[in-house]
Amino acid sequence: MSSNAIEECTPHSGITMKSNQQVSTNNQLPGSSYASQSRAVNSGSILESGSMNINSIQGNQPHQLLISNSNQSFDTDSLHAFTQSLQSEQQVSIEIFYNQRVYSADALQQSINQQCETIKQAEGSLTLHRTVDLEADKMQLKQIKKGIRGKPKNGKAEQKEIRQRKKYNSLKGRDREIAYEDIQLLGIEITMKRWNISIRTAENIRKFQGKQPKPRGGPHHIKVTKQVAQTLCQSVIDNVSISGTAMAEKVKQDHNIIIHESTANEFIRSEKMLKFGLPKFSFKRMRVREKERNSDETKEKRINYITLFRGYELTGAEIIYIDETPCNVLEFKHYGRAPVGQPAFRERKKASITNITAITAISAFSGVIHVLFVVGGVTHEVFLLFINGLLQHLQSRALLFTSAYSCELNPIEYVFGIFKTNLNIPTRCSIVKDYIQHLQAGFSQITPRQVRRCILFVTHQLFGKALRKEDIQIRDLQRIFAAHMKEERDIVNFADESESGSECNLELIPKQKIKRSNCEEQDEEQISNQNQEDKTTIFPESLQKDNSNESQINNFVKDKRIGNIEQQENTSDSQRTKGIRKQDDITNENQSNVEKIEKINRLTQENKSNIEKVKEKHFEKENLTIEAKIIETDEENRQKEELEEIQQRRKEEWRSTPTDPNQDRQFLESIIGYQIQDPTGIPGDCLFNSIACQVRGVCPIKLRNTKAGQEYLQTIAQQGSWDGEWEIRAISVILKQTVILQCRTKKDGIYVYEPEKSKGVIEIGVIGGFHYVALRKILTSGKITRQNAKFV
DNA sequence: TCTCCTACGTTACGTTGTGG
DNA sequence: CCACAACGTAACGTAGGAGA
Repeated sequence: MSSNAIEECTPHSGITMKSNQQVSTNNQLPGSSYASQSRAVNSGSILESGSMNINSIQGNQPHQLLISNSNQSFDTDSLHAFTQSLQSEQQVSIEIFYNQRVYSADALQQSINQQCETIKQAEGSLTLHRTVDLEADKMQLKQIKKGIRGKPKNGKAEQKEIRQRKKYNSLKGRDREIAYEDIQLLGIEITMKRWNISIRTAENIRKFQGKQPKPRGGPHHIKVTKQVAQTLCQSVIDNVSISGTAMAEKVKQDHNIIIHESTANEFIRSEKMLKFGLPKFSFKRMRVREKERNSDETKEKRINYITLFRGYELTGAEIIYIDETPCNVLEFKHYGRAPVGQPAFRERKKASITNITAITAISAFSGVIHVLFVVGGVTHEVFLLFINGLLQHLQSRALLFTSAYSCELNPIEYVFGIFKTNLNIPTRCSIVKDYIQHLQAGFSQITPRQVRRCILFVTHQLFGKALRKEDIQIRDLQRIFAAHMKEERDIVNFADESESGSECNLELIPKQKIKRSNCEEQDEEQISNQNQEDKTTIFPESLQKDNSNESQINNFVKDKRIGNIEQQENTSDSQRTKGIRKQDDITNENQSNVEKIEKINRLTQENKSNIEKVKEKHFEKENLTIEAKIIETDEENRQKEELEEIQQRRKEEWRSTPTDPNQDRQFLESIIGYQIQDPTGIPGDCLFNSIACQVRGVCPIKLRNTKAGQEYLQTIAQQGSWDGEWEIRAISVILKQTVILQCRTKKDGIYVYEPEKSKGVIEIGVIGGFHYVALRKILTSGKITRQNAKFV
């Protein structure tokens, strides 16, 4: 985009997005256009591809919009036409709901239909036959045996009868030297008799002049020769994720040498590789890096993007950053703590959904200004709904896509980092409404100041790197940013990018994961150095050169970190580069800016209330094509009530039993090294859930939710019809697990059900006579052992 | 549930000394 | 020269852990 174009455009608002492709919209039909649009090479989302179709939301009169790359011409006329048409279009049948679940009923149905079409029933059945040829198998076995080293177990030595031998001595050390002297002085025969050695030994002593013979053993026939090692090395270079089996196959293919997979694995990480002049290889976490990511072309594009961005900045435009982030509600916390040797479980309710996507817009003025939650992925329609809704609140706008392979230049990625750090979704959540509530809370915790810091981090640190054409490595950026935020006590922990498999994803993980990674002290130093380096690149030249003005530099940095955008607007570019500003001026500016920010916040609040009014107004419309509501059907409520009834009834029955559940519970809790896991809390299918809890760590059985299960529970609820004895026996046999049942009323407290060829132990307890609970081992040394357990 | 890697114990081979 | 024993080590086999 040329400078003239900027002057012509002079937008009050700019929007940055990701893109690496030129996009144009035309009069295609809504359905057909989606299929034909190809995605960008590095894109994982619609936002990254930058492709969109305006038709889908604009009804019968499609709008024309041309959005170009940052390094190509920018069609401002068509953009203006598009935005004006949006404003003039009064009959747009869409609605954007702030922080609410939004989906298009039509689009959803269309998607389901498409998916149904792809599912085709398998035709016929496939039967595999194998002819058993014992002779062929034997021959094959012989051939295999030929290739395997090692002498047969029944060797000749064992087969032949043991002959009586004359017993001679074997001389070692000093004795051998003395025997050599004896041979020289007295001769072989006398020496043989004197030392009781054989003629062979005596000759050897003379041959080696009394020195120690060579140690037995030596180099063997080596399968993994230098050529084989080179093949292994090359195969690893060709495919970094190659398995041991594949390496062994490659060796067999190239050299007709059979080696075991473990040999291949062992060899490539051994010192022997170094002997052949090859590097040692180890198995490590793999990271994905795109070839083009740091290519010269990409770096040029970054510079073009920054130039364009600076041009917008100089116009005083409010830059709004947009991006989407997936919120997999089940996978926010990957790591937890548990006793050594035991898995860490975080038990939770069954979730009705797993994936929610949040499209977000941020700006330096207001922080997070707009969030749209979508259940599932972001389609073209949803994105257009979002951007159209956003554009309606703006006076004028221009779209600017970030350059290719440079998603980290969009500060919103770092805001997402803060968002996911804030996030703490309780395990009791199971419905969309609850999740959205917590996700919303995560965004609402992000302060405008934090957003400004993210933006300044990008514009002041990363832009410097990009302008110097340095490689941009996500891992480094994560550390720098985390250190940057830590200075102001904003803790942000970024996930290892390999978790997500893409370098473009700035996801989060708990702290312990960071410790496991290579965050050593040396790295910290590098980070701080790099940090310092980055800071200096963005300062005015005069500040960099004059060391005496260190305090002013600090003030400048501090000022920048406050995120005073207004100041940037008021300070012209010439003023920045010309010289140093006085301390008083800066202080005054700060005060005035604080007032301004307060004013802006007030205005934002007012604006929000206006939006709320608009929302309420639109809610009243009946003919909305896009609806925002959480579906909770009457059927679900009815099931819930029934379950609660059953639960209540069970509890009453439980209480009325002659055995004291409290005493039983105390007894089970007194077993050292174990913890009670009560999967259901009520009698019924508790036995099966307890077993499942022990075997799998979770309770997948939902007996009560099935019709057959209901009948079964009703049957066993009758007095005397339920014992559990045979069920436990059956479970023990089927699972091949020894079931140990702890029971207070039993004299020795233990029942043991052991099947043949038991593979493990399941420990459960009984409360109140008929309620089973799982006993989870919490220490490595348990009270129960096979030795002290009696068998029933 | 399956695959892969790693550590560690076992197996079998090559070399050398020794007896016959 | 052959056969065997001792020894060191390459290669094999397997359990267990981690992760998808």
